[in-house]
Amino acid sequence: MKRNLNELVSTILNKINHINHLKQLQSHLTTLGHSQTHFYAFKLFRFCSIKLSNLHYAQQIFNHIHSPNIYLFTAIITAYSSQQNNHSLTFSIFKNMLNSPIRPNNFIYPHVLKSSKERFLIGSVHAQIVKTGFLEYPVVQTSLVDSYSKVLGGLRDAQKVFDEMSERNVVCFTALVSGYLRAGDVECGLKVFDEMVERDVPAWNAVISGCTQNGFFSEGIRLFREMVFVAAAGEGGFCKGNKPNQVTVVCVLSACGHASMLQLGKWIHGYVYRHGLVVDSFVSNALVDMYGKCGNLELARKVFEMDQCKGLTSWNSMINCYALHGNCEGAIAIFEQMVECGSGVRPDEVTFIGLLNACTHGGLVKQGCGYFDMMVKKYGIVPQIEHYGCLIDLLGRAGRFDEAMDVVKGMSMEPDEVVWGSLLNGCKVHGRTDLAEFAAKKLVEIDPHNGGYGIMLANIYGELGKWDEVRNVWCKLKQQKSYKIPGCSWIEVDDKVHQFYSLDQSNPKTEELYSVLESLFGYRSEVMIEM
DNA sequence: TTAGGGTTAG
Repeated sequence: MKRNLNELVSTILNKINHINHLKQLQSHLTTLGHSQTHFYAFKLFRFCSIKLSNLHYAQQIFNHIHSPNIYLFTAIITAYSSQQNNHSLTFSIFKNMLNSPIRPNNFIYPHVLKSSKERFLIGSVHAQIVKTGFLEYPVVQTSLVDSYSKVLGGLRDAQKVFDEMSERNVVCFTALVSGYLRAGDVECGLKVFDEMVERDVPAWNAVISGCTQNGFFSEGIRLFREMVFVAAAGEGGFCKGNKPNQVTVVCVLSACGHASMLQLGKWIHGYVYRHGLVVDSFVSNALVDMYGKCGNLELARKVFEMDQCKGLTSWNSMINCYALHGNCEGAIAIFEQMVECGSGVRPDEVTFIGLLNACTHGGLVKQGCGYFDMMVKKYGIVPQIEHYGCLIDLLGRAGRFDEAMDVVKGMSMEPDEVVWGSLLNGCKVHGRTDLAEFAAKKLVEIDPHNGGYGIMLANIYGELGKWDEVRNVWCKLKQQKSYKIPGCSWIEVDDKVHQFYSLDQSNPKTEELYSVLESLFGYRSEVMIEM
């Protein structure tokens, strides 16, 4: 009879899709005397929170049970920990559980840890894990490694837990690699990755994504090539093993975009189709971004048009493509299409950075200022320092320095290097040496060790004839041993990226390269020599 | 029932 009822409840839950049906089922179960039966409460809770995404009513189901068991506590903690803004609630439920007769088990800890966003909180859960004897469970250990590595100052604790593990699998290795890369420690991340005996797709993705996010694009691409090589050479050929998936493709396309590697980007686009990968919104947006950054606006637009479910990032990526190409009309047209298409997508702070950049490149001062106002007044977006940077760039390039300075004075945060740099740039264009001196001084104040700023200030003093100041700046630069970071440019030829640094002469073909440049420019140029 | 990997700006 009981078995029949269990089956019946499962069958009904498989068929219903509305909260009222769930309430009816709940009433029937109460009539049958099961209002406090943990098993059914658990079933109803899971259905309500997962299938109906109604955590509010799921909470009521939980509250209705006088003495919830470990399954119900795990279910409610799982539900809250998977949400963005309910971490403190997860924790308070866990505390309530500890105050009840119910003891934690190994299944509940990973969820509690997922909600622990402070180092001291993880430490207290860690102590609880030791106290209750669950530290030997690999999944619990991995959760500790992952959680510690995600909080400020937690990497050493993550490494310590990892070092004390008796058996380490690919998942805990990946958690640690991701931790180092997230913290920007690429060297340690790659070192741990090198130590991995087994590497699966998420492990490769973690290291490729980490390199890309830290600006190590060539390393990310090198690792992608290695992944493809290993997958192709593995048992069963390219059809089996750790083939790059959509996540890999998204990570490596981002690297291709930043490194302007169009040919590789195209090869990956082909790979997506050859291997039947679904072009979801992530893949589509990554392709749009890659084509845009590599200079092929036409293909970027083609991929964008093919996306049937354009989300905020899709629109933003396309706006940024146009902005990058200085095509302000295109950027504005996409923005207008975005707000008028009725899809309910609202612009965010990234949208306006793209739009303001586009207006700056097109010299559309009035429209740019209008978009800044629209962002604040219509969409309630608080301007970030990047928006101020764009606005000052826009005004500075147009020579509207009084307005630019009013914006600087009205900023709710301290102006940064981008803000003063934009103003300085405008001053140079319009010959406002007096204001340029002011901006350059600010830049030197912010970063006294940046030789580039010092040299700019010295040059401005030179233009003003302030030779004592010129001497002072150069003396300080020499004392500090501050040098300007050399300008760098790169080009992709035959699938290889060649980097060129200003004035460097270390390349064995230096003389030959300079001769070519000389024949091109008609004079001895000191442009770029490859490193 | 529990653990690791994804795009856009600056």
